[in-house]
Amino acid sequence: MGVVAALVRSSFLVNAVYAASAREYGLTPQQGQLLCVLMPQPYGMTELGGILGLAKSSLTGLVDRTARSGLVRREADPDDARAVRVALTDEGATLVEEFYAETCRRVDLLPTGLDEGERVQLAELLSRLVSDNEVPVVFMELDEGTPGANGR
Amino acid sequence: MGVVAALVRSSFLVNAVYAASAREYGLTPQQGQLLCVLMPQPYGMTELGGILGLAKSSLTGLVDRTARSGLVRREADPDDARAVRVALTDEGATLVEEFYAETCRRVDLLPTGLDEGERVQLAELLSRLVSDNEVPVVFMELDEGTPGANGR
DNA sequence: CACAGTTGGTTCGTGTTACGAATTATCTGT
DNA sequence: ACAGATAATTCGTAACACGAACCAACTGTG
Repeated sequence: MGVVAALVRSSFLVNAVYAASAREYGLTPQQGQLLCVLMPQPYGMTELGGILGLAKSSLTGLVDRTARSGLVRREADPDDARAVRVALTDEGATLVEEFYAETCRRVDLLPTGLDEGERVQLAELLSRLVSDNEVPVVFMELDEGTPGANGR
Repeated sequence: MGVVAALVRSSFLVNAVYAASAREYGLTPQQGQLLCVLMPQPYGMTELGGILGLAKSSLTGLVDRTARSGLVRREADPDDARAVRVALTDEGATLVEEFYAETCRRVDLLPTGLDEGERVQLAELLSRLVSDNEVPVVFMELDEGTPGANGR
């Protein structure tokens, strides 16, 4: 299989795993992604749009729906009366922690056919792919959280 | 970066490229995917649902919309009066050929930071990931179509 | 052959996702 | 002070996705 087909198919696979995991936590993949982005810190709408690759108008709705289910909250930006900071609620923080851990667990299960050295190699190659192409941080590193397999 | 984050982010990246490419051909990502699946041969609705990971009812709509824009057609299954075979129209075949080629070209551009040996290695590792996890053939191999870089 | 059960698809209702254009309110630079 | 830029929202539209209910054609077992 060529590198192109391999990339496209593996991305399809990871997507499916992500979506299935989200679903079990009562989240849509987009809501899950939003929560994951917000894990380390709150963000403004425009910033979020950049990270998630969405138009502002798309984001308003996503945040609305996620807020309606009590997982995020709009806070006023102290420095700019126009702006808003989207932050996790306590409930959202709890939920995303579980969702994130479970998703990591599942994704981590995908390369079980690879031995440790190969996993490291794959991680290294993909990392370069990602950093060479300026992918926004839609899924960060949390030290633990990837039980027993991320190369340290 | 651990293998989990690398997988999730690269999949986000590939998705974005796929979606952008589709958009330029007037396709939604889903329609693009449908067309790509149909490239080698027609399929029944149930089969398509399995390949694309969609519920039957979701597929009806997708095929409806894609048919409405003249890209696919429902043909009667000669062996089963209930069943339907979804096939590309001439227009759809032409379009998907271009879309597929362009998408390959773009995805192929992603790992430009890797040398030839690394690309081959990445392809090999991801191929195993994909085949170990029984990913449906949402994006096949077409020999040429991945200009100048898929290891032959 | 008959008919219960399965299978292939569609329909319907609901909610989510995504966009662009237009709008409002606040900020910024000159 | 005020013309623009910027942060968000609203609105209208279309696509997407699901489950439940449904219909029609197939299948196997008696």
